[in-house]
Amino acid sequence: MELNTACECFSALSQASRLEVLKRLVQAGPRGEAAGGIAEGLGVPAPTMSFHLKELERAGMIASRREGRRVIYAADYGGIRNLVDFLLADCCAGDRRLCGPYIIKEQAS
Amino acid sequence: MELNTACECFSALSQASRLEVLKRLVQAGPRGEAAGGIAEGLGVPAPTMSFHLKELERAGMIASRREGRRVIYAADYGGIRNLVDFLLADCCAGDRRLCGPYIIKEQAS
DNA sequence: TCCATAATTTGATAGATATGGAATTATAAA
DNA sequence: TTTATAATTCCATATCTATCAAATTATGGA
Repeated sequence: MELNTACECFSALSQASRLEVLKRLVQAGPRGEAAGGIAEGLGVPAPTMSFHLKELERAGMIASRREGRRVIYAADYGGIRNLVDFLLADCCAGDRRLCGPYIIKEQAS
Repeated sequence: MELNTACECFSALSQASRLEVLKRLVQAGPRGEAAGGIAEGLGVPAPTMSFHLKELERAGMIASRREGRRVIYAADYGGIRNLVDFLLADCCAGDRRLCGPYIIKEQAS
């Protein structure tokens, strides 16, 4: 992952509502949750939540699909893992002080 | 780690120069590097770099110490690991789709 | 078609962030 | 001292970000 791409991901995670959304959607699993449910669940007005969801989607942390008149958002596991990989590969880089508690089984691209 | 604290860390990493600084300082190891060397190495004016270094330090990603007339910055391994742990513990949460390639040997606080 | 529901886009505004020249502070050497 | 070096703080400015009411778009049901 490019450094500038990683920056955009970190930027997407640098806001409390968005980080809560990501947490919520990972817990929700691949089935995901509708935009309205997320907004109501976190107590955020729909337009504001729409803005945040778009930010997370743009960063590749979540993905959307339409189901009838709802738009369902779900965690993008590949995108999230790319970011984790960047953090561990770029900041770890074989450094035991950082890699210590983790064993990387196979290096993702 | 508190969600809002994690937000501040992600915010610190959401700017290219700062992410480059972190990468550079992890590679530099505990000995670290002086503010001037970092600024010159990345081609950023001293006042701008000083601003970014303060941001990273405030987030607990790096630490500073004075040596003579220089101020040496070094990666804060504990702080970085706390953030990695947050990401894996909060977004992974035992989810194989995210934890797949990593085995967490021991859970840090 | 007409109405209700779900979500997004628009647009205005407030606040936060990034930038770098000029001035200031801190330390060491002449 | 005085001078030079290293870094930070101050300050003005430009840009980006977050917020949400109002308007708009999209879909399904009556």
